[in-house]
Amino acid sequence: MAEDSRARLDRLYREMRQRICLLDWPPGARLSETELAAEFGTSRTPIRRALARLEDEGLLQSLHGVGTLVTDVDREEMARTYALRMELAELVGRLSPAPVTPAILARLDGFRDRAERLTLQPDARHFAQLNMDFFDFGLSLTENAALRETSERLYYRTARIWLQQIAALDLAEECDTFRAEVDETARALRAGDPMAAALVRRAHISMSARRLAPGD
Amino acid sequence: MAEDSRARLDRLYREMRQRICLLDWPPGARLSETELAAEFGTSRTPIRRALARLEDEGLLQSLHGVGTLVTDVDREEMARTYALRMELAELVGRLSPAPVTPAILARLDGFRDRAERLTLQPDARHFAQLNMDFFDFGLSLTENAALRETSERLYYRTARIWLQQIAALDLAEECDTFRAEVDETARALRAGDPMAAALVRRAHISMSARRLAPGD
DNA sequence: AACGGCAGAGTTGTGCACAACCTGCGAAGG
DNA sequence: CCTTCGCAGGTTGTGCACAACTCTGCCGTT
Repeated sequence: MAEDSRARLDRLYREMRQRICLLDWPPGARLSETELAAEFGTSRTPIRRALARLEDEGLLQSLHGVGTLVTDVDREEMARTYALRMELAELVGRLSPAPVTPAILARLDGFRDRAERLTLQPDARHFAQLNMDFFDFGLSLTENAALRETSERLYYRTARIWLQQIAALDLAEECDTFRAEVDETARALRAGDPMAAALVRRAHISMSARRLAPGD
Repeated sequence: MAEDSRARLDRLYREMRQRICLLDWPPGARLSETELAAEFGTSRTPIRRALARLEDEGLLQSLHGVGTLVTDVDREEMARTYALRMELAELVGRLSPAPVTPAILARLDGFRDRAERLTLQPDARHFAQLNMDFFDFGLSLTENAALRETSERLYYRTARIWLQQIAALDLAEECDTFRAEVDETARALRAGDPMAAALVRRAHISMSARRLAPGD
């Protein structure tokens, strides 16, 4: 059975979003629809469909006659987006929190393992990837679809600035902080307290914003 | 000077969104890209670009070989979206509230006039239009762009259910309630208290949700 | 030397033809 | 009468050619 066109769109979209957020395509990079079409083995049409979504979400900007550019995120936009993300993180605990199942606790164990390994061998890119995966996990803690979509959109909107500024941060300390967040989240959820887990998340988003934009 | 392609996309997008939310295209309606292209005087390509955005926002669904269908909103999704919208309305007052300028108060006077006229001659469609305009006005009360975009997205996602259920509501009472909201908002903003205006908004979204989904 | 303009290459936007697909109808066969 | 098959019509998805546009580098002029 051939791949559904909707599934292919989703695959292209996620792949490109990943490349943007992992800085394979850094802010300012110029993409070529023709080259992308060649790389993904299709014509420009499906590529343009995926690029359109990324443009609507603010990760790309297409300029006629120039090219498709990866956008940058300025400090002010970042600060405001983080302020909103903090509130949304808390809402994950307050609106339709999902029941804590054994499957969720098992996934948490997986994250604890990965976080542990990361502290032993810090690596910025692996951290960024782990952070994304942990974010996706966090979305499963609410049954409110609108809240999930909104949080996801905002997260990926600013996800890349961490990697952009990693040189100015202490990677080992970042890894430690992340492991602490996973541990605290596990503690809260094992206690059957999703609201506490949400507050842990909010606290870490807040601290992350301060580390990324000192002085604001 | 000819129209920019970005401006045309925006025009098409808003026009179609309007038609969906005013039930010119009711849920389940089947659109034809060819017909739309003929009506708007272009080829299918720009039409498809606008339809793609509407599909990504959940207002449309394209099915290969079938057509492009206007989606419906079920009770559960509505309830959760409203719950989130209530919280976001409050955040408009808490995160980066915009300074209350004379221009804002002047716009409010305009809304009071329109609301007054509406109570004298109730009309569902005019009300829906006025409600949208007042919503857009409310967005100008925060300087947080992420919050604005998110609120807008969620609003238009469920805006049409009011018109869908108007037969089961008391139109005159709805108009009265709306006029009261405008008056209360004006009172709060004239007092220089954006947070109070935000709480008024939250209260009215809450009451609206109850009227639309009694028993939840 | 500085400036203007022109041509060329490269990019995104648009239009069109066709492929892939779904639905409904009608006729043939049970 | 009921079922099933096939076909015709219409729809969205894809590919391709060209239009519209931008940038760069070069050349001629001042």
